[in-house]
Amino acid sequence: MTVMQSTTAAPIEQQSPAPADICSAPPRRHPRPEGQDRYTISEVVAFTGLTAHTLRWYERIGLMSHIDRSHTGQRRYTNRDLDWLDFVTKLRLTGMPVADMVRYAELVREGETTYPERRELLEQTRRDVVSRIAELHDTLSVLDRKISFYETGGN
Amino acid sequence: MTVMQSTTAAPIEQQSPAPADICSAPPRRHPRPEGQDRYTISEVVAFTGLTAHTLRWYERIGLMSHIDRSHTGQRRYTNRDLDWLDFVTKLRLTGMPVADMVRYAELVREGETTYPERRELLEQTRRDVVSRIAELHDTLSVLDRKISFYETGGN
DNA sequence: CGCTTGCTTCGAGTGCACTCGAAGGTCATA
DNA sequence: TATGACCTTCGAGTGCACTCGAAGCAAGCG
Repeated sequence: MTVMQSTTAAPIEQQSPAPADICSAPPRRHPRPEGQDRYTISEVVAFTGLTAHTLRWYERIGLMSHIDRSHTGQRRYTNRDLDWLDFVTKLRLTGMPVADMVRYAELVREGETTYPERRELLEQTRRDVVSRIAELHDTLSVLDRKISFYETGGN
Repeated sequence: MTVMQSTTAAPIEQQSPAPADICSAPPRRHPRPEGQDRYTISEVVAFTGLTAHTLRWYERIGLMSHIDRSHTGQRRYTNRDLDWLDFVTKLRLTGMPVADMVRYAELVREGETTYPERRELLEQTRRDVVSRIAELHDTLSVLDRKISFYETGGN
């Protein structure tokens, strides 16, 4: 195994079949260890619950900037990368399409000049999230009404 | 046009291209009129924003019980049907797969004996919705942090 | 030395929820 | 009589986000 310094490698733990529900969070199997800044792909798999295939795919489509490599060409993810992955995961569960996230990633890569555009994008996303939360609250109250109906044995 | 009594038929208004974002609400184009209980499919299209194709499909897969027909065999949706459609729409935006909604619809058709199972299903859904709301709040705070960063011109 | 982990590229497959079109039909209204 | 709204069945297509497998190769560990 090509495992980094101190980390105990994730046990085999087969890659999840992942029913691909866009709107729910990934399993997040392991906490991220402290005091480390270079993770192998299999470690990232363990942390995020994404598959190696997906991680490479993210990089390919530009959702992640080029990941650092070891001298032998293997990916070494940094904490920064993991933070980004966390962020992406959050965006993903707002229902934002991957293409939009890629757009945002591009803006980040373009540097400080894109601050206003990035802000605009995030504010739009924020509005979406707020309205989605409202919808879900709505749904919740419908559910509660139905549930209480069933609770009373259906009056 | 085969339009019901008083209702002014929905103007042509082409069927939406609908980018099919599972997790967001449909447009809901028109309010439902009062004092009516038989709607043509095109009216339901106007109320719900779903296409006629989709409405027939919902019926075919058992997501809706058989819709009442006019003497010529045309669908006449009732307010009850519209309520169900509203409910389905709400469930849909929780990310619940159609198959599960069909399951629930079947339980409803099976009658009162399925009350406990229905309740169980709704409570599970409720838990899902609650956790999704929590996730979205989480996302919101991440967004807010980023936005305020951009607001200050990125300190 | 072999096993494991990783790399690359390629392209095909999956699952979901629609979405569309065509063909051929019935009615009712202008 | 023509048009338009609706019906049926059928099957194919779409878009998204993965998801998988295969081929062929390079490193590192025990």
